[in-house]
Order: sequence, then C-alpha cells, then structure tokens
Amino acid sequence: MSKALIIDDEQQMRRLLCMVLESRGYEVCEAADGQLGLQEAAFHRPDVVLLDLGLPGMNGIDVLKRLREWSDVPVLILSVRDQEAIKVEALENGADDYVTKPFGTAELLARLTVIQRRRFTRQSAEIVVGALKLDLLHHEALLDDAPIKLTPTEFALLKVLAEYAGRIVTQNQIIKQVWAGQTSDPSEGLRVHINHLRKKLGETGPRIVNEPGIGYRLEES
Amino acid sequence: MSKALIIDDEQQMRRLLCMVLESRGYEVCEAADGQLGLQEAAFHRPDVVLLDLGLPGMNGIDVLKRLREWSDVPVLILSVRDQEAIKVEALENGADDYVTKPFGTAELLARLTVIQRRRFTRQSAEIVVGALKLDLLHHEALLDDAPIKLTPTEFALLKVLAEYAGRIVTQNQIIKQVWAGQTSDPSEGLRVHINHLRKKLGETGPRIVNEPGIGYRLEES
DNA sequence: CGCTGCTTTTACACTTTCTTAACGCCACGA
DNA sequence: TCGTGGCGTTAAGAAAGTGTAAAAGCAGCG
Repeated sequence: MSKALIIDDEQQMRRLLCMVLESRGYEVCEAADGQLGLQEAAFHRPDVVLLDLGLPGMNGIDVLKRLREWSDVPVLILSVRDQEAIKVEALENGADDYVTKPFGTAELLARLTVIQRRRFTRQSAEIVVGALKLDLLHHEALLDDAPIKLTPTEFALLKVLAEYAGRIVTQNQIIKQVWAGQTSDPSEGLRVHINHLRKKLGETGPRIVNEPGIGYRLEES
Repeated sequence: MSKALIIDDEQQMRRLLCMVLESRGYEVCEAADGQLGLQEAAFHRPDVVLLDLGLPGMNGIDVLKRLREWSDVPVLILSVRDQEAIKVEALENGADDYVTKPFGTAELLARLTVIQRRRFTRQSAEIVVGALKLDLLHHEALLDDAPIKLTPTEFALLKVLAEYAGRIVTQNQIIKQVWAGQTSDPSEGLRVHINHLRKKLGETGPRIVNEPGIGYRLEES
C-alpha cells in the first residue's frame, strides 16, 4: 500500500482528494500549508506527494525546492489553469507532473500511477544510453564497458543529459540541476564543459547535439 | 446543457440566433441593448455570450469591458464587414472570436464550440492541435510524433497560436507575447516568421490562416 | 611554497537566427 | 483600369548564440 501526502490549504480540496485516494487503497496524510507539509513529509515518508501551488505563506515552488533537497519522492502538482509559466517552473524544479484544477479523478489517479512507476524505474542506479553507461552508485562512467574519467561537474552534466536522453534539456534546466544553489553564473562556462564532454565521449559514444537558443540533447550515435 | 446570452438590438437577428442555438441544445436568453445585456449576464450567468458590436446606446466594446471586469465567460463578437479596427479592439479587450454578418450557422456553431472548449482543456505542459504537439517543458515540437526543429522565436510564435487554436489572435497580441519587453518593432518581420512556420508545418500539420487586417488563426487541417 | 587537477574566464572564429528591405501578388474600392 | 493596402516570399546584412583553445583563478596537498 502506498502512502500519499496532500499539501493544500483548502480543506474542501483535501477532503475530496482524501476520499479519492483512500478509495484506491492509498494511506493518506494531509497538511494545510507548506511548512506543515515539509514536516509531514519528513515524518511520514510518503510514496507520493500532491502539492498545491497556490499555497498561502510559503510559495509552492519553494516547498518543492526544500523537499527536493533531501527527497526524491514523486510530486504531483495541483495548479489552477492559465499558469503556464509557474507550471513549467515547477517541472523544472523537480515536480513529476501536474493536473489543472478542476480535474477528473480518473485523470488524477492515472497520473499518480504513472509518476510512481516512472520514479521507480528511474531510480535504478544505472543510466544507459547506447554505448554509454552511468553508474550513479559508484559515480562512474563507462564507455563500451571501459571506464572514462570525468570531473564532478562533467559527471553531473552528463547525468542530466542522459536522464532525458533523446530529448531537449533547456540551458536553464541544466544550470539549475548542475549548479544548484551556487552563486556564480556558469552560463558562459557551460559551453566549455560541453566541449570537454564531447571530447571524452569521442566518436563511439552518444552525441551532444545543440539546439541553438534553447539547450542540448543527448543522442545515441 | 450550455446557456447562451444574445446581445443584439435587431429582433430579427435575435430570433435567428435563438433558433439556431436552441436547435443545438443551448438554453438561450436575450437582451436588446448593452445595459440589459450586462444585467442578464449577471443574473443568468451564461456559458457563452454572443455580442453584437453595432449596438445603440452603449458601445459594444464598452459592454465587453464592463463584462470583463467580473466575468471570464467566452464572448463571440457579431460584427458587420469592414470594421477591422473595431474587431481588433474587441479581440484585444477580451473577446474570444468573431463572426462577420452575414454568417453561416455552421461557422457560428463551430466557433462557439471552440471558444467554449479551450477553457477546460489545458491540462498539461503540452499543447496538442491535431497532428502537432508542443512540449513546453522540453521546448520541443512534434509533428506526427516526429520532432521538428523550430528556432526560439518560431516556437514562441507557434505556442501563442496553438494556445488559442481555432481562434483568432491579433497581430498585437502575438507581438506582445512573443517579443515581450523588447525594444525593436518586429511588426514587419512577423510575416517572415509565419512564413517559416508554415513551411515547417507542411501539409500534415495545422494551417496558419490569415485574417486580413486582424491577425492569424491556427486551424487543424 | 609550488604542484596538480578542476573550474571559470576570456577571446575570437564560426554558425545559426533575427531583422530589415525589396518586390510581386491579390483583393478591393475609386 | 488603376491605385492602394495587406500579405507572401525571398535575399542579405545584423545580431545573437556556439565551438574551441588557452590562460587565469582556486582549492587541496605534499
């Protein structure tokens, strides 16, 4: 049985979600604001979190960031419509998916199932892209089963690209995930690290393709 | 069942619209001038409003503005030909679309459906229009599930059009959203980017239709 | 203190994208 | 029939973004 945590200030919404989730066998706990939500998450260790972005007090995005400092729990965002920018920001900060209020219960449950499964598969300690294998446990990169030497920054960068292999990763996303919480502005230096990575990946490994003005994409060669 | 409110001073027109709408299952109420129209809107809370711009007394635009002070209800403008300036003004003041008298009932009903649908279908960071799918998170455009390469400007432009798919977007609205906060005046260059987009969308994708003097509309093909 | 490995900065050539301008077309009204 | 205005199309220069190399900071460590 999975444990779910609901973080939403509206009691009505909490009750609705609670009923829906319990009817599907979830064990549910609730929190009425971000502060409480973080405490509950730390205490109960839920298997999935439903987070309302329109919280009073602490911003929903901030709750997400704080949560992501120590937890990989799947997070489903609940947001009101017409907040594209905020939704994208939430996804870039580690949210797994979101639904827009008002939502159907069928859709809600479907998305919950998907993000729990995805998180489970993504949690594997290896990421394989063609001839490249990233061993997250041992912090090791293998190319054709031969280890290649990567600096910490290069490894983090390649990890981000490999997680979304085949898809575009925005420069903002890269910077947020690789240089999280740092003061310096590495936007210029990103190009240099990409350059180093390309050299180390050589001909046989995946290619790092640039999408001008947007970001990069890792492609099997 | 949806409720529709007709605001038009010509009784003949009201009767025609009434018949068309009722035959499609709408519950219809009517108002003969702007003042009454606002009262009816407040009282009956219609799901869609059909507003004639050529009203006696209160200007149609003013009715729209007053309505928009408290309501998001979709508004379809009824206007006569050769009033481009007024149509643009209406669209930029929150109208959702317009039809030009005389109009076909098929077109009228189609537009009504489109403007009512949009408000409920934005469920994810994806926008889907026929064979086209925009992935806002990954800044990626898919046509028949195959990625197509768009420049940043093209992507932003297509995003605006796709958000309002089926409805008209004025040139000003486009420019405001795509070139937000920039100094240069790209009003001339808009045509060029539209041209590029049309080529990349090809035959299978949605069509970008021009409404002379007003703006553009993205239509499923 | 100087070495070493990593990161960041700087500089410049190169590529892609954006803007601008020009021209032809078409619909419309005088 | 001829202007006129709005649009589609094309080409070229301007601007922005990218690849690459080299040097300059910046820790840790003998």
